[in-house]
Amino acid sequence: MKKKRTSIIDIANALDVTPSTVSRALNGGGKVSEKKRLEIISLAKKLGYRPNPIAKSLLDNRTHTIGLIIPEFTHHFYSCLLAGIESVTSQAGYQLLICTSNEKQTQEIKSTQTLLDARVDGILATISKMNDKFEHLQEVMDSGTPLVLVDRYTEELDTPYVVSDDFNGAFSAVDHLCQIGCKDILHLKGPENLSTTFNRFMGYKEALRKHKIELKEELVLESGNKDLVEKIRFCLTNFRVDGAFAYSDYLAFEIYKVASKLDIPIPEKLSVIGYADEPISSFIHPTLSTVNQQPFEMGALGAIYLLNKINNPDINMEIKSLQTKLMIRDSCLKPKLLDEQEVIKEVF
Amino acid sequence: MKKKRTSIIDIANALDVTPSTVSRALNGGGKVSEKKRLEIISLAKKLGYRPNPIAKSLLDNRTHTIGLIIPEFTHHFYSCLLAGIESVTSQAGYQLLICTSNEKQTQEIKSTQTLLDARVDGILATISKMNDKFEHLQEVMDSGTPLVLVDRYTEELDTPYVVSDDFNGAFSAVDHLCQIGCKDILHLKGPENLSTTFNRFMGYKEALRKHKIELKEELVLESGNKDLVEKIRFCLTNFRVDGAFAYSDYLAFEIYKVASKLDIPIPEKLSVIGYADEPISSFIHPTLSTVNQQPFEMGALGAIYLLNKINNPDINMEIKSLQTKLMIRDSCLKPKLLDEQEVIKEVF
DNA sequence: CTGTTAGCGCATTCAA
DNA sequence: TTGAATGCGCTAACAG
Repeated sequence: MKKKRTSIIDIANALDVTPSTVSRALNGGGKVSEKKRLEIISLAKKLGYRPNPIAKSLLDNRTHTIGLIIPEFTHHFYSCLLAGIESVTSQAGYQLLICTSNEKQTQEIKSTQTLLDARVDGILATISKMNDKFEHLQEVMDSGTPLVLVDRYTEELDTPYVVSDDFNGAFSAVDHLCQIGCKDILHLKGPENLSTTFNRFMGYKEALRKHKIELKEELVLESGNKDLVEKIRFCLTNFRVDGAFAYSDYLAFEIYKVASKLDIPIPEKLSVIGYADEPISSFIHPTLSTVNQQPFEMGALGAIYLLNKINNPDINMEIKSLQTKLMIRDSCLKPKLLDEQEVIKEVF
Repeated sequence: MKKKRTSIIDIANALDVTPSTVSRALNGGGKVSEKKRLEIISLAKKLGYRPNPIAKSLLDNRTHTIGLIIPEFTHHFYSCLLAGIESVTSQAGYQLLICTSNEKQTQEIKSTQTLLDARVDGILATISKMNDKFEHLQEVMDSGTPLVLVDRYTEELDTPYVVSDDFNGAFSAVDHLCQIGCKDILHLKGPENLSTTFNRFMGYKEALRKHKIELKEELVLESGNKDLVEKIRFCLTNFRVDGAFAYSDYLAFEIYKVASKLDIPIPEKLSVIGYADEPISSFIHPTLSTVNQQPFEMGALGAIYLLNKINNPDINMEIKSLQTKLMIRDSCLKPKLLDEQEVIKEVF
C-alpha cells in the first residue's frame, strides 16, 4: 500500500500556521517572516516533503509531461532518436510518456487519444508508414497541444518538424562514389511511396548529373519485389558495375552477398555505400560505408522545438532538414586524386 | 494555448443537473434515471468529453503510470526489453514514464526521485552496473511503491525480479559444442564482478564436467585487458582449440577476426558461440551461433509482476530466471550423430 | 433517483 | 506578514 506522503497541510498543522503560509515559504514567492520561513523549510526537509505535481497540474493545467509516439522501439534508429529526445526533456525537467504505433494507423490514433487524455503538454510524433489520414494529429493541434513531427512529415500538417536531408545525404554518397572513379553505379531504391525513397533517388540522379554520368535505367532497381537478388546478380554480371548505392544498409548487405557469390571483391571491383549507419555496418566485412542521419540530434532538436512551442505557442513555425554525415569505411576504394584529409575528417 | 477541455461540470450545467449526477451516469455505478443517463451520455459524446485523469489521480492516489529506469536506450537488448514492457503496460491501460541512468548511480538516484515525485504506481528498474548502495531503491520500497527488478538484481533488495538464466544459457551453449565433438573449448569471460560473468563461466565448467572434459585454465581468458586479441591468437595458435564460447557476441567477433587472420576456417576447424543474440549475429559471416536471452519476454514478465504487485501488494514475492534459447547458426559444425530434429527445433 | 457536501494537494486571490 | 476562501475536476458519502 502506498504510504501517504507528507503534504503542506501536515507541515502547516505541525507548525500551527496555514497551508498558504507553508506554500509561500516553500515557493519563495510571497512574504513570509524569515523565522517562519526557515522553520517551515527545515521541517519540510525533515519530513521529506515533496510537492505533489498532480495537484499542481490540476491547478494550472500543465503536466510537465510530453508525449512521444514512435513506430517501434527495436530499430537502432529509434533508440537513438529516443535517447536524443530524452536527453533534452529530462534536462528541461519534463517527463516522457511513450507510446508506440507499430506502424499502424489505428494504434497511432489510439496513442494520440491516450496522450491527449493524459493532458501532456506537447506531443512528439514520428508518423507511421501507413498513414493516409491525419485527422487525429490535426485534432491534437486543434486542441491546442503543441505537436512536432520527427523523421517523417507530411505537408498536410501545418506544424514544426525535423527530418533528415535525404537528398543531400544520397547526393554526398553518390558524389563520393563518382569521385573515387565509379562510372556505373547501381542504385537500390527503397519502398514505394515514401518521400525518403524519392529524395534519395533524386540525390543519386543529381550526383550523376554533376559528374556528367548518364543515368542508366537498368542500374536502378526497385527493392520491393522478391527477385531482387536475381536482379542484382544480373546487373553485376552483365554490366560493368563498379559502384553501388543502396537505400538502406540492409539492402547494401544484399549486394555484399551477391558480390561474394560472384567473386567480385569489395571494394577492389565494387564500391558500396548504404544508408542509415546501422551498428552492423561497422562489423560486417568489409565495413560498410554509409550515410549517418544523426538520429540522436534529430530527436534532441525535435524536443527543443517542442519545448519552444510549449513555452511560446506563438513561435514561428520551426522546421529543419538535418545534415547527414557520410561515413566512409572499407567498402569504398580509397580516393586517388582527392585530398585524403577531407575524407578522413568526414569520418570523424 | 491549450484549450479548456469540457468537464463534467459543463455537461451538468448544460443539462441542468449536478456534476454528481453526470459522474454517476458516466461511470455507470450509481442509480440514474435511464432518460437522464442517455441524455448525459449523448451530450458527453457530442462535446467530446474525456475524463481528466489528473483529477482522478488526486482523488484516489493512483496515476495508472509506471516508471521505468534503464541504463540506456541504444542497446538492442534494452530496446527489446522496453518493447516487452510496453506491450504489457499499454494493454493494461498503464502509461510508461521512462528514465535512464546511463549506468551511473547518481543519475539512477535522481530518476527514482523523479518517478517517486511523479507518484507512479510502481517502478521497473534495471539497476546500473556501478551500483554499490541501494538505499534509493530501498526508499522506493519503503514508500510503498512496488518495485520489480529486471535483467539485473541484487540480494540486498527483497523485491520481485526477472533475470536471465545465465548458468543454463552458458551450459546449453558449451554442451552443444561438446556434442558436436569439440574437445578444447576456449572461453572468453565477461567483465569482472558481474554475476553474469560468474554464472556463464559456471555453466561453461559444468558442461565440460558433464562431458568429462578437463578444464584447462589456459583456455579461459579474461576479456578486460587490452591484449585480448594477442591472447586469443596465442591460444588458437598453440593449443588445438576447436570450439569457443564467448561472454558476448562482440567478444565472439574478436575470435572471428583472429581466426580469419590465422586462416582458421569457421566452423570447419573452429565452432564459435556468442551470447545475447545481437542482430549483428545473423548478418556476420558466417552467421554466429549465440544464446538468446529473450529480452522481450523478460520485459513483459517484469511488467506483469509489477502490475500484480500494484494490484495486490500482499502478493508473494515473484522471481523468475528466464530460460534462454540456443540459436545455432553457421558458426558451428553440424551435429554428426545427434538427432538433427532436436537442434532445428531449438533454433525456432 | 438526485442534490449537497466534502476533500484529494496546492497556489492564488482577497482580507485582515 | 498571515489567514481565509476559492477552485482546478472529480467521486463518494450522506441526505433528501
